[in-house]
Amino acid sequence: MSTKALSIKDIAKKANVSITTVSFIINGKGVEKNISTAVIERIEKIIQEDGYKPNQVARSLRMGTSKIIGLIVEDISNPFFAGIARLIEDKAYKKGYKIIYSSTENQPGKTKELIDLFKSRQVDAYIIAPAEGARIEIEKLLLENKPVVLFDRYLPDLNVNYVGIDNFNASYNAVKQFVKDKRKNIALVTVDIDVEQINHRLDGYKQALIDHQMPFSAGLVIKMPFGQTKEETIDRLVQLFKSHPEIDAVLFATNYLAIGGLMALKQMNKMVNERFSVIAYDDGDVFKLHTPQISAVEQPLDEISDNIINLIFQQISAKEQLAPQQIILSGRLIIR
Amino acid sequence: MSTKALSIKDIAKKANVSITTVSFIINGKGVEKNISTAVIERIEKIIQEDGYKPNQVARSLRMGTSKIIGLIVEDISNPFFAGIARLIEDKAYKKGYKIIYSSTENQPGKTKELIDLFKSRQVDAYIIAPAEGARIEIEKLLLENKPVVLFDRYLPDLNVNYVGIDNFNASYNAVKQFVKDKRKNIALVTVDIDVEQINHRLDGYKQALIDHQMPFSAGLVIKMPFGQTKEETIDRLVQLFKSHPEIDAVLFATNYLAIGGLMALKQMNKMVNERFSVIAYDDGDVFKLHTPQISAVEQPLDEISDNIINLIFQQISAKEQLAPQQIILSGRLIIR
DNA sequence: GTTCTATACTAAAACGTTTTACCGTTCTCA
DNA sequence: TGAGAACGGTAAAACGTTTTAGTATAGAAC
Repeated sequence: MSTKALSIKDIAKKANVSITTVSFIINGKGVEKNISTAVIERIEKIIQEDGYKPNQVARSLRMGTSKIIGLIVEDISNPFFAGIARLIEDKAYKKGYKIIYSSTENQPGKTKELIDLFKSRQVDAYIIAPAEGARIEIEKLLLENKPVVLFDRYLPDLNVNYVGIDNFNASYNAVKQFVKDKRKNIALVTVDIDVEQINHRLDGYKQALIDHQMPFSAGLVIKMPFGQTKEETIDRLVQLFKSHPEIDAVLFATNYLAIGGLMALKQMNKMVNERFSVIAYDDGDVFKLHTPQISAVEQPLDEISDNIINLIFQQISAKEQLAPQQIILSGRLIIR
Repeated sequence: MSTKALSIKDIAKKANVSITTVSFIINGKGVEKNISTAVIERIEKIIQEDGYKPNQVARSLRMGTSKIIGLIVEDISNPFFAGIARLIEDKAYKKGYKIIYSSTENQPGKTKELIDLFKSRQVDAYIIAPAEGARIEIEKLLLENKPVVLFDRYLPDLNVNYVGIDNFNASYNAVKQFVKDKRKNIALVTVDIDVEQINHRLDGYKQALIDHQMPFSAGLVIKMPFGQTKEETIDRLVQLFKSHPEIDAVLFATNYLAIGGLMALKQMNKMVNERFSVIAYDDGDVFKLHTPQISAVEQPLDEISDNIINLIFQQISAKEQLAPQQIILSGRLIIR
C-alpha cells in the first residue's frame, strides 16, 4: 500500500508550531506575518529535509484555483497543434502552470464534455481551438468570466480573445502567386466544416480569382468531409485530378489535405513542376523534403503561442474584466 | 465575477434532503443504500435540470484519487510521442480518465519536478518515457506502489512495467537489409544519450556487422548531442558525408535525425538511389512522400498504446501488487 | 500604571465531497 | 405482543489546505 505523503500537519507537529505558521512560511508570508526568522529557518529546513510538497488538490479546493490551464484542440497529433501545445506548455510551465489537454476530434458534444470536465477540475483558464458547435459552451465560459483565448479558429461575432492568422490574405496571396506563375485552373481543396478560419481560406481564394478576372468554377473547389480516412482523401483527390485534367494549381487548406494530395499525385505519377503547382497550409518537414519542394503558408507557431500565453496571463492576473483582443498575425507564404 | 458553481449542498437544500442522500444518488448507490425510487428520481431530475456537476477537486481530496493519468515524454511535438499521446488520451477518456502531460526536454531535473508535481495533484498513474537520470524518481514511485508504465525507453534492471519495441533486432534487420543490397560501408547516426533503447539500436547494428563479416568502423557511427539545433545536425551530417564518401548506407536511430539527414543530402545534392540507401526509425509521411521513398522501421503506435493503457488499468484496478510485465513488440521494417 | 503598539504566533472555519455510524419507523412472525 | 429485520434516511468526521480573527506577551509612551 502506498505510504501516505506528508501533510502540513506532520510538519507542524514535528516543529512544534501550528499549521497556520507552516502555511504562512510555505507561502513566503513568514516575514509579513511576523514569524521569527529562527522559526522560519527551522521550518524551512524540516520541509527541505523531509521533502514535503503541499497537496495541490487541497490547495485548489480551498482557493478555487488550480494553476492548470486547459487546452482543447481538434487533434493533438496534428503537427500544428502539437507544436503549439509544446510551446504553450513550455511557457506556462515557467510561470508555474501546467497544461491539461484534450482532443475533440471535431465532435460537437465533446467540447461541452471537456469544458465541463475542466470546470469541475477548476482549471484557471481555457485555450481552445473551437470545433463546430462550441459556441454556446464558450459563451457560458465568458459569462462566468473565465479567462478564455481562442486560436486557429475564430467564432464570428463572439466578443472573445483570439489569436490567429489572416487566412483571407494568406489564401489570396497564394492564389495571386499561382496567377503570377500563369496558372489558369486553380483548385482549392478544403474541409467541410463551418468555421471562420476555413471559410476565410475559401473567401480569399474566391476574391483573388475575381480580382484577377478569372472564372470561379465550383468543380474546382473540393470540400472534404471531416474525419474521413487518409485513403478516402487520396481516392477522392485522384478522382478530382483525373476528371479535371485542366487543373494546373492546387491550394490545400490544411496540412493533412496537402499530404493526402501529394500522395494522390505520387500514386498517379503526376509531377509537381513548371506546369503544375501546389501550395499547402502549415509548413512542415514534409514539404521541405519533397521533390520538388512544396510552397507553403507558414503559420508562425512561436508568435501564436506567445500571444496566446500573454493574453491568458493578462486575464489571470487582471483585477477587472479586460476588453477582449483579436490578434491577427500574418501567415508567411514560402515560395519554393 | 464568476458565478459560483452549484454544490451538492445546493441540490440537497432544493430537494429537502441531506447531502448524504444526494451523494449516494450521484454515485449510483441510491438503491443499495435504500433510498426510495421517488427520491432518487426527484433528485436526478433536479441535477439534470440545474446542470450540476460534482466538484472533482473536492472528490479527489476526499478519495485520494483523481482519475488523471500523468504522461511524461521527452517532447510532445515529436510525432512519435504526439501519436502515442493521442491514442492514449482517447483510450483513457473512454474509461473516464484524463491525461495531464509534460515534456522533459531530456533535462534530468525536470523529470523529478514533474513527478513531484503530478504527485501533489494525486494523479492515479504514470506513463513515462524516461529521460536520463529518471531512475531514482521512478524507483520512488514503485516503492510507493503507484501504477507506472514506462515506454519507448527502458531502464535496465529496474523491475517495472515496460512497453517498447525490440530495438536490437530492428537495427539488426535494417543492417541485414543493407547487406543484402550489397552495401559495404554502413553508417549509423544516433543520439548521445545513455538509454537502453538507444544503446540497443547501436548493439543491433554492431552485431549485424559482425554476423556478416563486416568491419566495424568507429568513424561511421555518429552520436549527436541531444538538443542540438536542426541546423547543427545538418551541418554535422554534411561533414560526415563529405569526409566519408565511401558511405553507401545510413541507418538513422530517430525520426528527427533521419529528417536532418535527408536535408543534409538534399543540401549536398546527393541522391538516395541504387548506390546509396537510407533507413529511418519511426515511419512517417515524410518518408512515404520522399523521392525516392525512404525505408523505415515502423513502431506500431496502436499496439504500443493499447498495451500501455491495458497495463495501467490492470494496475489501477488490481487489489494487490501485480508482477511487472515487459512487453516487447517488434518494429516492422518497411522496405521501399 | 495604564494604554497602546508591535511582535509572535494560533484556533477554527471554510472549500465540496465521501463514508461511517447511527436513528427512527414500520413490518414480520413466533 | 414484542423482538428483530427491513426501510429510508441523516449527522458528522475526514481529506489538506488557506485565511480571518484572534490571543498573549513585551516594550513604549504618556
